[in-house]
Amino acid sequence: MATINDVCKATGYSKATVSRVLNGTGQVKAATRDAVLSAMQSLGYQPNAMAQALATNTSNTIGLILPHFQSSYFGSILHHAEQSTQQASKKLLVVNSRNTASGEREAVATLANQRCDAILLYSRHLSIADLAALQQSVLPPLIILNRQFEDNTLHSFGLDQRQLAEIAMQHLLSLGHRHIACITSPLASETGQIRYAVYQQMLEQQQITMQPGWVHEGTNTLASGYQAVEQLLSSQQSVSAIFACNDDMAIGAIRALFDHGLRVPQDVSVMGIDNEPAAAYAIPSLTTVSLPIVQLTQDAMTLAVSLANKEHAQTRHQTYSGELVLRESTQALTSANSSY
Amino acid sequence: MATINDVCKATGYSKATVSRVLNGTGQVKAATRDAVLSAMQSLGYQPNAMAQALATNTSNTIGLILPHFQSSYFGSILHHAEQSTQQASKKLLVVNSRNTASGEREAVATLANQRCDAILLYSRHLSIADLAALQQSVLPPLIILNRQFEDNTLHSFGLDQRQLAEIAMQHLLSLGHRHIACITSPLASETGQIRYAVYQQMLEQQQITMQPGWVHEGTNTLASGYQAVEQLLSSQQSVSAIFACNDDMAIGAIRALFDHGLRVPQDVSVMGIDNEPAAAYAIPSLTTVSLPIVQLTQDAMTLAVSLANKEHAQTRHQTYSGELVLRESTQALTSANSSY
DNA sequence: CTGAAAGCGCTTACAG
DNA sequence: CTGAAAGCGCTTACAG
Repeated sequence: MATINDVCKATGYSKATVSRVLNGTGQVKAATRDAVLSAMQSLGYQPNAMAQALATNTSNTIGLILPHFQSSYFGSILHHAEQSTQQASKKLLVVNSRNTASGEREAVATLANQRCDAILLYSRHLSIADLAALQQSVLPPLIILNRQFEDNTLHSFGLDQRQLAEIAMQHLLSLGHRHIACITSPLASETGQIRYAVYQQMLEQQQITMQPGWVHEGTNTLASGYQAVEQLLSSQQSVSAIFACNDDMAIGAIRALFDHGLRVPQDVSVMGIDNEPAAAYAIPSLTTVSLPIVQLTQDAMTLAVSLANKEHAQTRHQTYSGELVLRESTQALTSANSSY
Repeated sequence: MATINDVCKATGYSKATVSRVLNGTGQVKAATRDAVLSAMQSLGYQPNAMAQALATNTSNTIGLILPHFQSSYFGSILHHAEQSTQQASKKLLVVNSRNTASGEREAVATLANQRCDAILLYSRHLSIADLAALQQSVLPPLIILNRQFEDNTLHSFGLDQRQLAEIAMQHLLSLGHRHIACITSPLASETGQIRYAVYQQMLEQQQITMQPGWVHEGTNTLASGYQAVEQLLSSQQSVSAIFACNDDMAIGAIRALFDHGLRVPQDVSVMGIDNEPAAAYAIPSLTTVSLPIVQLTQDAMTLAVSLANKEHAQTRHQTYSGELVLRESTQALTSANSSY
């Protein structure tokens, strides 16, 4: 590919002035700019981003670390992150943390070596102390997604996990349900722990004694929701409602109930969290909690871009809350299903 | 961050030998390697990937261009592409083409400027001639996804779109259906055109006269499948089966039928293409065509990695076919629904 | 086994 | 308004 030297030879100008027209910086006579531009054009010259990065110490690149890419949830984050990046004329570097602590660490190191100007880390496995230490060892500013904490070296954008779970449980309780099963998100994650803790606490508040067999740990997948219900049913426990900690598990659960001849919501109410697109089209459609994930992503990216542009920003910690989305999969407890 | 010069100062060795231990190249005395290594360790030294790229003219980076990131289909491609990249100790650069021709072009330019060692382009909008021209203007080898053609400057990995659509239509026809609606993928794309053409041709072969109102163009989304059925129903056309050109539209269609009091498959059979995870858990579960997208992605990435490693490879053109996945949403035509 | 030097393709003070 | 020169952080023949 053509380099800046080729443009110099073609025009007779020095690298300095070619660089100036390339970047629109400094003073350049109109005539020479035109000459340079047309030479670039005809040579098909494109500046080498690596060389620019090395010279300027900015790569115009933003890193994004996600546990994986296989859900509409992460698809949405990815989509909006990419949009924001493109609007800011930067590039998005995407790395997968394989949903492990070491993966999160390695991914940060990788992106730091690529000299990303800012790194968004969707973290599930590192402690706040780990994250703070990681930021010390690494130049680009870290923006932590999916966590809530206070720390003045790190930025964070997270969902109010307590509130999300409370909305869901509150809805089920307000419908009169007392025998409520829970299909949890992985309990190794903070998200999983908080949602489950809220489930327990709200049952306690209502003086409801949680029965063994009500709780099944899932993996946020359709299949794990399905399996959880099969276990629930085989445990002979009777519940009138199921709180699935995400939509995919809720949809898997509904299918399992269906396969066992149980109707949703007439026999069992089911609710999820996420409000993924499929929730509205499922049969029955899924009552759930919608997450402002688009807003969260955009806000985090706005910060990432200004950090990348070296606009000094104070550490920010932002928390978002969700909203109940009422649909068909839940209904008030009736004598018909109170036996469950 | 620490640079190679810091390591030199700490150890007293030159950049050349530090570089040698870093890359494990050339001869280095064990003692000096240990010294260098421990200095790197204590300094937290990490080589600057930009500088390495500039010096070696390889970025260890593979580019991936997708129309968007919001579907399990692209999520799966992304996931497996990232896996392969990580296994090869390279980095994945992801760019969105915004599902437009200019977006595809710009994305390639962007990734070429980043000096990606190979670029995977999921292309829907550029002609083969355009693609070949693009390859001429750009250094890194292009691997085209989602297209079938012969060209000795370009590699390609694509699905046999004819075969996919044929399997689907064949299934419906073999069940005795003759009044079959089609919800197409966007007809601006080659995929959309081929699937629709197969639909028409197979009806013709059976001497079935396609009725106006049977065909509705969708956008591959749940919502567009839903709308298509509403239009179909309002057109007063009677069909006993619907061929939706992807699973999301099929699921949207089923929901619309449900909302209008029509049962699937008793009143109308519905089938899709993709075999996305949700298809197995939908109620009714969805008959569809599974795509070997994992295999395709892995094969394409294997090629990308060897091209990135400068292992000269002949241009490859690979085509993959799908398989029928029988589930609940289709059944044989009966007297009960022959009136539709 | 090790080092000095040139080079990768840019940018950016500094002079003029 | 323009150019010469140094520098960004590496690698890689070439000597020794």
